[in-house]
Formats: sequence, structure tokens, C-alpha cells
Amino acid sequence: MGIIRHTKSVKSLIQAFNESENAISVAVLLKRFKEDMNKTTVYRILDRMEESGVLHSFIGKDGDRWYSKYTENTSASSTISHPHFQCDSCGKSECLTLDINIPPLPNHKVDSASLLLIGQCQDCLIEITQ
Amino acid sequence: MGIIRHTKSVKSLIQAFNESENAISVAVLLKRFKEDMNKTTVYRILDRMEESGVLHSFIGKDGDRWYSKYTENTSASSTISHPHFQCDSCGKSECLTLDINIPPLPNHKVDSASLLLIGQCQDCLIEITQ
DNA sequence: AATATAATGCAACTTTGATGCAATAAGATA
DNA sequence: TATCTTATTGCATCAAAGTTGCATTATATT
Ligand SMILES: [Mn+2]
Ligand SMILES: [Mn+2]
Ligand SMILES: [Zn+2]
Ligand SMILES: [Zn+2]
Repeated sequence: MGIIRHTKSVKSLIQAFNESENAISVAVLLKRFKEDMNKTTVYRILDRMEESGVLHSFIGKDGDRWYSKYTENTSASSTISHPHFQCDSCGKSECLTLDINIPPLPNHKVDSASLLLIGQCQDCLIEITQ
Repeated sequence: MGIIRHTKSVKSLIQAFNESENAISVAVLLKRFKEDMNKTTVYRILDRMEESGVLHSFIGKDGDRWYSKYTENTSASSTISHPHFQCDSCGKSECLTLDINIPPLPNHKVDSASLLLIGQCQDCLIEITQ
């Protein structure tokens, strides 16, 4: 196991996540840093940041991967990972602190869960109302 | 909107789903029918079968798509679609009739959910115990 | 400053899935 | 049964997403 170096590229990624309230999809990150670094580099930095526990990832409604930094709320919420929300209108995804109870599942051992709620986010609800 | 023809290829797919208790991933279907039909045909038949309401699909833990036929239990379980289970050991996925309650989410409108429980299936639990 | 090696860029490659179009075959009609 | 209509398929081609090997570069340590 090696040390993670604080390179220019790594700093850019960290900044992007610090500036964002919500999760960021790989597709968006690749576009955003297209001029600054190779796509291979983006993928590899995300891998490292997740492995080192700075970020976590989840699968969006269309099977695409999203990354988000950990916060006090989303960090150790439970053994089973916290749920996420993805907006059907604008596509953005957020980490949720919502506590979803998983009833016991006979004849199975449930270790984790990928819980994605889908609908309209606050911004998009306001837009519709107006 | 046209009529869905009961072709040789369509029959093969229907048979595959009728013979299977669990969901089947696109990857597995492509391999299984590699000799029998073009991959484009597999994709197109799955699209049609889902659109016509014979099958439904969901996203697996690695972002890959799975298909399964509807049953009395999984059909109209609720507005929010029923949960699924994917085994971390053997990779297979199943539809669940388990009822998972989603608490109200302030400032959001939740229309559907993608709920995937991950762990060990019955077969794999037995294997470990022995 | 010199060194060790983690990180990056680049090219090549694989995988997955979509698309346009000509050929085929299912099902309806006569 | 023969004919007809068009839904479906095969095939070639393409695009997007992601991976890998390796030479080069940049970071952190001494
Ligand atoms: Mn999260
Ligand atoms: Mn199902
Ligand atoms: Zn929105
Ligand atoms: Zn299993």
C-alpha cells in the first residue's frame, strides 16, 4: 500500500467535490476535466479517493456511477450504506440522511444495500409550481 | 404502435425467462444466444418485451441491467417498484416481495425507487455453512 | 540536489450498446 | 395455398465507456 500524493490533478478533483453540494457523475467529471487531464487520470484518481475513504460512489438510475464526498451525516450512518436521491428532471443526485428500515429477509444474509429514490428535487419542484 | 410478432428468437427469450426462477442479466443473455441470434436482436427483443409489459428490468450492483418476468407478487406491488436482491458470491439476482417502507422525504417528490439488497443468497449461505 | 517511486499521458484495445439499411419471415388476407 | 404487408432480423459500422502497459513526469523524502 502506497502513499497518495497531493498532485495538481488530485487537488482539482478535491476542489470540485468541495465546491459541490451534490454528487458528481463520472460523465460530468470527464467533461469538466477534459482539457486539464487525461480520462485515465480521472478514473484512477476517483479509484484512489474512494479507496482512501475520501469519496464514496453509488450507481445512478441509468447504471452510471456517481461520486460524493463523505460528511458527518453520510459517513457512518449504518452498516448498510445510506440512500441517495436522483432527480428525474435535472438528473442531479444527492446523498440522503434518511433512515430506511430493511425488514429481515428470510434465507438471506443482507450485508449492504443500494437504495436510490427517484423523483423531483426541490429545485425542479419549484420550477414546476411557478 | 405495432403488433409484437412471435418469432423464433422471441420464443427462445420467453422460454429462457420461463425456465429461470431468477432475473437474467443482459451479459448472460448475450452469451447464451450468441450462436442463435445477433446481439442487436437480443437488445431489441428485450426492449420490446419490457415495453409490452412481459418483462421488467433493474440495475444490478455493478450498474449492469437485469431482466425478469413479472409475477403476481412483483407485478403491482406498489407505486414504487419492488426491491431486488443480488448475491455477492454467485452474482445472481432475484425479485423480492419484501415491503420496504420509504419515509417521507422533505422538499422532494419521490416517484419511484431502485432498491437493491446485497449479500449472500440461500444457496451460497448453505455452501459456506457446509 | 539527488533519489525513489507514485502518478500521469498516451496509444492501443476491449466491451457495450446504438443505428441505418437491405433481406427475411411472421401473420393476415384473399 | 399463394400473395401481400410490414415487423423483425442480420450485418456492417459506429460511438461511448472504460482498461491496460509502458515510457515519462512530478512529488515527497533524504
Ligand atoms: Mn452518498
Ligand atoms: Mn423484479
Ligand atoms: Zn432536479
Ligand atoms: Zn449466491
